[in-house]
Amino acid sequence: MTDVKPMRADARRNYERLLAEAKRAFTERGVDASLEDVARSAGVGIGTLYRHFPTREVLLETLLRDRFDTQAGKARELLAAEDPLDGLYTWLVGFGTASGAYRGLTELLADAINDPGSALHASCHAMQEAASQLVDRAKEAGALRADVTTRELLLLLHGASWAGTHLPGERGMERLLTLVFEGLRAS
Amino acid sequence: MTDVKPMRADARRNYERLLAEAKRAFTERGVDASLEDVARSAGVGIGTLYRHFPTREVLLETLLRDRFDTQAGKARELLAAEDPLDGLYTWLVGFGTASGAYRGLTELLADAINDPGSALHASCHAMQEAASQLVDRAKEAGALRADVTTRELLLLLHGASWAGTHLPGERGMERLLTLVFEGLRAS
DNA sequence: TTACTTTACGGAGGTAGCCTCCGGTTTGTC
DNA sequence: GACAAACCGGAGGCTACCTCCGTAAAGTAA
Repeated sequence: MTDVKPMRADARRNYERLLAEAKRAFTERGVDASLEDVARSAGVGIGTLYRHFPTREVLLETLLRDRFDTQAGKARELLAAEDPLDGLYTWLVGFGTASGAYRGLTELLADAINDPGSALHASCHAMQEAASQLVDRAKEAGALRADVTTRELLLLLHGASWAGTHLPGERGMERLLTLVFEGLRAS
Repeated sequence: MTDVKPMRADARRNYERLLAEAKRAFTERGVDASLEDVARSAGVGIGTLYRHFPTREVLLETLLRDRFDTQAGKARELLAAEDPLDGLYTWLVGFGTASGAYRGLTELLADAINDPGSALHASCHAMQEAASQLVDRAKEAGALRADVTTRELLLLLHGASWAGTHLPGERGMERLLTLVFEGLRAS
């Protein structure tokens, strides 16, 4: 199916250097980090960066794909957790952490869900699917309010994650998510 | 105390034109709208804009002050509401709406709370004070979880407001806030 | 090795936005 | 009408985005 031609040696080298530097830059400066800086510190021309990664989204998506795949796998595991609500909660914390990896990322992800053209859209959609099953299971067990949709829940998660990054201390997101979550129990 | 000299006629005219155009631009394009565009459409040089409003924050703060003052007044009124929880809720919805006036504003406000150097800091602080009294009243009435701080509540509000703006439809913020809020009742 | 093709590189260059600085103009006043 | 104070405007230096294409390096076959 997808028989990808192996990259030329120099191309592969540059590709990997760019990814490494991009990761550093996004971590330190947030998702708006200068791409020219990334290229510079990778010892590569700006044109090379844009050839490998036509848009900032593509670059981000490449960096995040592994993380997202892991997260999707976790959802499958947690479907077997004894307590459906705990399982869902655990997963949400994991996803919240992932979506807060770089400053400003939460925003991009929230937008990507609504924009099929975004390079991040597929990943987001996959996450939503994964969450959906956990949500349904929690509802069926009567542990979660029945009138909350997965979309709303994920938005609340994003909101908490976003708010957490605007809190000086760390672990803010988890506290906020707990507050929200305890309130969503079925009563 | 503050004896402000009256502005020269041309200065006052430009000042007001700039405010009007800035409001339009922020509404249409969000808080990152180009200031050069604002100056252009106000028929004024970019230097004039920067003289009147040294930073984007100052410009925003000027535009928002009225709204914020109104909101603070509402808090005082709502301290007399019959149901403390309803009063708090009503106020939060109002504040959430105000902080969603321009795309991207929620983010600026959330940061301004932690940055005393920001031109928006004073307004934010005033809001926090106003909220604090409503929160205390609701707690004393035993209607609100006692372990939630005003800061956390405002962050959750900001989170809901933020998430609401990333929802295609309107009125998203209110729905999200309701979900959060119902969960914070004292049980 | 060499000669040749394919793939990839890199940075100049055009666009746009930020912000500062200062020569020149307008306003208010006496 | 003349003068000082207040104010205007945009050129200019900076950074970042993204595209385009002449040049260089890697792979391949003889």
